[in-house]
Amino acid sequence: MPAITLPDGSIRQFDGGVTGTDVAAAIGPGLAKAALAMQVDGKLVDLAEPIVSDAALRFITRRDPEALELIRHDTAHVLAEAVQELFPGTQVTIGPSIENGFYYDFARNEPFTPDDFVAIEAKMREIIGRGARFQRSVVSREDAIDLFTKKGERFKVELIRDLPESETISLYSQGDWIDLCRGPHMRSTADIGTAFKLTKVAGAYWRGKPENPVLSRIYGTAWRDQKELDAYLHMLEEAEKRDHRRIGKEMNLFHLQEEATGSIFWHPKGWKLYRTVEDYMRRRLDRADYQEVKTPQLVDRRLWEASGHWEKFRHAMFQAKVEDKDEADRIYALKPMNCPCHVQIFNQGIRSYRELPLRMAEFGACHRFEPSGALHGIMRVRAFTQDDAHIFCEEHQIAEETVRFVALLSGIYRDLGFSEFRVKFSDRPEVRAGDDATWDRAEGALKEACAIAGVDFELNPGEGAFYGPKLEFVLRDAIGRDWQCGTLQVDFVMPERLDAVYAAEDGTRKRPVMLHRAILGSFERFLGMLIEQYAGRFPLWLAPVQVVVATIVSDADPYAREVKAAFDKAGLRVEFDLRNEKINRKVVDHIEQRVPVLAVLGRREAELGQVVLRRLPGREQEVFSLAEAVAHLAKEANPPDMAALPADAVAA
RNA sequence: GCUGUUGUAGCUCAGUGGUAGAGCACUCCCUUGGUAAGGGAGAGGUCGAGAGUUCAAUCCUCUCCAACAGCACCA
Repeated sequence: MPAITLPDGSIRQFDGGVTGTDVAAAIGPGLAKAALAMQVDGKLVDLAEPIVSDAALRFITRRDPEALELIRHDTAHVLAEAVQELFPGTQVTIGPSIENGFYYDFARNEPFTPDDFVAIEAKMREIIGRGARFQRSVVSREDAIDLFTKKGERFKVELIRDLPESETISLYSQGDWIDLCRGPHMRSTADIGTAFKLTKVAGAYWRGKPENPVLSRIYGTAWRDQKELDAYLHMLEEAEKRDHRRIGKEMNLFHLQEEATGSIFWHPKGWKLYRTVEDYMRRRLDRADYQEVKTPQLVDRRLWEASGHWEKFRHAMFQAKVEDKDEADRIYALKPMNCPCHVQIFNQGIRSYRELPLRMAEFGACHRFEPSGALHGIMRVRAFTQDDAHIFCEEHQIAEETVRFVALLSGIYRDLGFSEFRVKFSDRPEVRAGDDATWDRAEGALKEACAIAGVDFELNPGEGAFYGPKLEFVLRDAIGRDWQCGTLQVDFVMPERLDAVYAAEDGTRKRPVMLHRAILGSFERFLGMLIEQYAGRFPLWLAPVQVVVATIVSDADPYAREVKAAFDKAGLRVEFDLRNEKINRKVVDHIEQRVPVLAVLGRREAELGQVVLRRLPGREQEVFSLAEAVAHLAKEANPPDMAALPADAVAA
């Protein structure tokens, strides 16, 4: 006699067991038609699932956000059926729904290519048109293994074998096609609709392990209706226009070329942007009591052996030798990170607890031989500059330093236009240095610090650094990919390995704790994010060219020089456009170049000593006297950390 | 590194087994025009690199390099 409580609070009684289908029908034909699945006591299940005891029930219709996940998962099943119909002998593996869509991994000697999509999509539409019911059945482990062994599906068999004993094994069939699946699903393939599209193919290792066979993965996107699908595809197109690689080219900020794979050639405008951010960061660090240092690029391998990096990361380190025969046996490595060098500075002389926490910062140029497939524009490169710092402190200072760090990072992200970011907490990896007790302390300290700092994090199990747990501050790029930028890592291991000590208050020698931390992560990656964040239309203080002085007639050239000189003097980044082109043309060109302000000068302005300012890409213009224009723009061009200061103090 | 795709002028791209084309950009000329592309002329390419097949390769085959998408990696 289940009593079913509906979301509006009403309760319905039923005699004996009922299914969601029954309840929906009892409520009304509209709902019976619209219900795709249901939530029973918060758990999403098939509509056909029996409800045997009192429960809170909520129906899922196409309007609910949960419908998207169901549609995507169902579409993955249909994809698999279509592929097996078209390409007999292909084995199925797994096919989950993901953000914006789904994928399915297939084992096939010949990988799929995008050319196969037309046929596969057509077959999928045919299967959806058949409207076969999704039928759930529960089977024993033996029967399931037997079934998939007979079908030649060895990956499914492996999956079943690895399921825990307690797991119920369920199968879903749609017509003649059957798959191992936890569910839930909608009523039939017809519920999927037609708003889906296959998007790309990729190789993917079986179970994510490089030693396993490579499967052929087909990605797709699926939505509730065509309008949503179109909107998504349009959003992707728009996002591509923000791509930092594209904007970098269009704005002439940087380039990459074969001879220096993974290293950036910064052009004048790109470097101006870089320097603007660097100058800003340096001011912030100075003010936050960091001491800036600079350490060597080339360091003897002995130091890397001592730190443990040689053993773990040698394959990814650039090594250098010289021809001199006395030095021939010596191997140097380009530093892949700065921490061992910073410890060397810490180790000069005798440190006292009074000096702690000691915050040692470096804009450290590092090189790592990243796998070729990992390279990505300027976001993942082989030569990069970390805004690195190491905080040497006592264990009881970890929490306070974390709080200070999070505050500094948040302020900087806000200034740079990133008010939202996610934090991941990565704990001990399988391969690591240091014993479990040390890891317990490090993880405990970092977690406690997060609680005090009010940091909400998601757990990222097993993803910590080999020497300690870390917080990752993650930003999202234009097309939705996540990138780790900031980080904070607690390290009890490196001070031990490199023998860092200080004299404690009681006169004994103690090991400091090292906090590795970066805010931008690397300038290169962060600038990539920044370019995408603003789509190249930077706020005035960041814009590499802040103002272009454009003339309407060449008679205004002398006045233009005067105007530019006045802007220059106020510290503004100004360029001329005295070309023999019409003003219309100049406006278009500088909009394309994403120049924030155009100062337009004609005969009239020259005579009256005025400047017409137009904010690009807008159409509005304002007329100022030259002095007003300079003051106005100089004020706006102030970096946010200097905005509180009077403009003349900044200019000086 | 793995799977797939791509590589032609500075940029975006078309094209062909008989040594190449467009638009924009560039140079010059005309035009001095008041806020989203004025007109004309010209110059510019070992068709990513190497090898092979062929009478002949930018095009077909192989190897390498690089880029792109995803996977794996990320101190």
